[in-house]
Amino acid sequence: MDPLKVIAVERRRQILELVWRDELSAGDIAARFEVSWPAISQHLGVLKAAGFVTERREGRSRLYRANPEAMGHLRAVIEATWQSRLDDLKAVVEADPRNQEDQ
Amino acid sequence: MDPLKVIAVERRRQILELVWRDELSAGDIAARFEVSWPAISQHLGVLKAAGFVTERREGRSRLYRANPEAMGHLRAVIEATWQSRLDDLKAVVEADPRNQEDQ
DNA sequence: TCGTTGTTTAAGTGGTGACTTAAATATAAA
DNA sequence: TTTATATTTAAGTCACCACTTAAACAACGA
Repeated sequence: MDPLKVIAVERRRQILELVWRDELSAGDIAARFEVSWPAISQHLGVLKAAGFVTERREGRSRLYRANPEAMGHLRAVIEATWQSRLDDLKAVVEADPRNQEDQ
Repeated sequence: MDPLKVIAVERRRQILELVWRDELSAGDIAARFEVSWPAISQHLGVLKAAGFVTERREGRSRLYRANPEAMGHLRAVIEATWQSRLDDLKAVVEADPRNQEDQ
C-alpha cells in the first residue's frame, strides 16, 4: 500500500505513536482502543507490510515496534518530492507582485 | 479534510506538481489528465479547501497555484509529530541488542 | 441578449477499506 | 492431550470518496 495512504489513517498513526518508544504486544495495543482486536491486528498487518513496524514473536505474544528506517525513508520521500521545490517556489512567489492583490 | 488524506490521493499530488511552479487554469490542468474536467475541478476544490492551492479569477478562467505556506505547514506538522521522536527512537533502537536477532 | 467558452455543481455509481463477529491458528500451561 | 491465552484469518457490512454524465452558472464577444 502507498506509504502516504498508510499514514493517512488516524488509527494507524495512533498505533504508531504507541509503539514509537515501547515495544508492545498486539493485545496491549488493542486494549488502548475501543475497536475490536481484529481491527487493530489488520492495521498492524498494514503497518508491517509497509515497513512502518517490525514484529517479533515471544511466547504467545507478538511484539510490535516502530521501524525508524521506514519512518526516516518516508520523511526522505516527502522532502525529496516537496521540500526542495518548496524552497524554489517560495522565492518565486514572494518575488511575484501579484502576491499582494490575490489572497 | 485531513491534510494527510488530501495528499494521500495520487491525482491530487499530480495536480500539485503541475501548479508547483506555474499558475495554471483549471482547463489547462484538466487537459493533462485523462479524467473528466469535473473530477479535476473537485480535486482542486479539495486542495483549495485544505489550503494547498490558491485560486485567482481572471476573465473566464480560474488560475490555480500551489500555496507554499500550506506546504511548509504540512511539512512542519509531519516533522513535529514524527521527526523529533525519530531521532530519539533511532538511538534507542540502535542501542538495543535485540536489534541484531530480529529482522 | 444570445451564443460560446470555461468551470463548477448536482446526482448517481462503483470500488476500496475500516470496521464487525465468528472461526481458525499457535503457543504455553495443566 | 486438553484447555486457556494471544492473535490472526475469514467473511461480510457500511461509509466514504474518486469518478462519471448532465445540468447550471459565469464572463466575455458578437
